[in-house]
Amino acid sequence: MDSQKIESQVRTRFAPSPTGYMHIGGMRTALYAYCFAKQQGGKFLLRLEDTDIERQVDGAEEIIYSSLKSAGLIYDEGPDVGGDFGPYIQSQRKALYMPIAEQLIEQGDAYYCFCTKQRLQEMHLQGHTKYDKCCLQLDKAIARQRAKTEPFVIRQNIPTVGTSSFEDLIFGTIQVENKELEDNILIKNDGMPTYNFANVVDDYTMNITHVIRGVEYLSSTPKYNLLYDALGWKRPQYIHLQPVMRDSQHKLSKRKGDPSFEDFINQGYLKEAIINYIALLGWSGKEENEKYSLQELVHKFSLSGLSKSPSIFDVQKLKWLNSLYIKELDFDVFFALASPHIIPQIDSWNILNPDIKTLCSLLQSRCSVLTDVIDLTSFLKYEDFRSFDLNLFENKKQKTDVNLAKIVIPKLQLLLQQCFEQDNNLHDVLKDFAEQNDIKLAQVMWILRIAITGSAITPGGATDMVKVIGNDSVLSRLKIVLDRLL
RNA sequence: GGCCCCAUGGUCAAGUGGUUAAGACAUCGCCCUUUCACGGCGGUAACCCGAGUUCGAACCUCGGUGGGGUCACCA
Repeated sequence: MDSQKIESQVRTRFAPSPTGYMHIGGMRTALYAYCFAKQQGGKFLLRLEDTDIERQVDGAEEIIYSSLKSAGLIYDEGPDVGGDFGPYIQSQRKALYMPIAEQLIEQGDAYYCFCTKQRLQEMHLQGHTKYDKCCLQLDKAIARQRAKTEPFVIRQNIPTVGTSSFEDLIFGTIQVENKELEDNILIKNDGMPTYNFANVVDDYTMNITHVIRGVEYLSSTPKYNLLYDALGWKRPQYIHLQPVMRDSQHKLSKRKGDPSFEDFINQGYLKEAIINYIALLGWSGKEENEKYSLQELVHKFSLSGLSKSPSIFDVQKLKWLNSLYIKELDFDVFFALASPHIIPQIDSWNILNPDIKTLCSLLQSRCSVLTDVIDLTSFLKYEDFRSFDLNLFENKKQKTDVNLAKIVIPKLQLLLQQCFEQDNNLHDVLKDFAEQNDIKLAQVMWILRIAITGSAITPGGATDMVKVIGNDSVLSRLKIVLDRLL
């Protein structure tokens, strides 16, 4: 690979701090960064921002790795997969930052600060919103000496005059007065860089060409650019994303109870549907279609389709998409996914040989979330069946009632027994039966279905229910109902 | 509060000076039907407000209002 190519290759990164779960908003940021890089034939990488030692969470990295991978957002470089620009965990890059900070000090673009947290707090209490550059007055050589024995911090020296501006690929020109900017801390007193410093150094040293991240960084980007400029580094392109909201004034927040990516998976959402849905939250394609596979998203993604305003997460629409994805699943796959939710409940049905496969095939078009199968099968509970309201036999539209049930059910008992023994087609048998007795097929179906399920709403019709419940249990259920009727 | 950003139906959103202001979810109605669902057809519903600019503004300008972000030794 020649250097020209390396220079022009798009490189994006997803840089979460390991909090112990995969936030939906973070997943969307990763998705856009992935799509953009892949579309451009570039690289997508993962970097962990763990410079806050106090906020470490055990095993938090694993959740990020597995969530990204299961969603198909395969990173070319990252902590667990390696790459030429590692390490990809910020805390392991610690040694990298100090020399650069020292260079900035040398140039006058940064300085040692010995102010205590107490003094800073007092300043705030007095109404100062920014650090007063007090330690900038210190003689550089003396400050360097003090730093050997005293706790210190290194701050960015931001000009007090002039304006800074940059182009955001979605918001356009962003301009701020330098006097609005604070002398941020670059290196903390534990020797760790702050995010403000580390992200600049890392994005540069990892050759990131396009920085895709949340809008919360939009207003500090001018400060980062000052750093790039001071170091003589080429600034990356910026793409800031508005947040995913729970409602018009609150971001989606795991801490406030909103589900994370893995929560949605556990609730029975398909990863393809989640990815598809979150892609639509803040981005829209040029066509009317809204169903996109990850591959299609990579192909169709465009920066111009990105929204400038926040979007509210709508679980209804996610459900709709999810039901679409469930419907097109191969039956075997659906069965494997759905049956674990059904099996634990079979005991409560008191059915000899329930036909779970048939049940699942009926359920596939009826659930929008995998866990829906739990509610959708609860009608099979034996306790409910034994005591169901006999008035269910009454159906005004079909003109059926308890009296008709009393007449029909004994006949059905004999008919079905014979049908089962001779292995005849049940639907045909019932049809003949209806004709011979001069009643409507729909009436027979209604009575039979109620008689064996005790439920007005079932996933499938009478013949389907017979198949699910099985011949023996159908007959015994008919007997139970008949005993109650007479 | 200062600074930055944003503003089309309930929600996601097309739209970039002249449109009957798309489409999707949700909602409502009808059809299909062996209940429910699926599917099909149709309906209700929007340019935050006020000034400009212009023959003409959802679109351009300014001012309000509303919302978001930021102002940490968190990222």
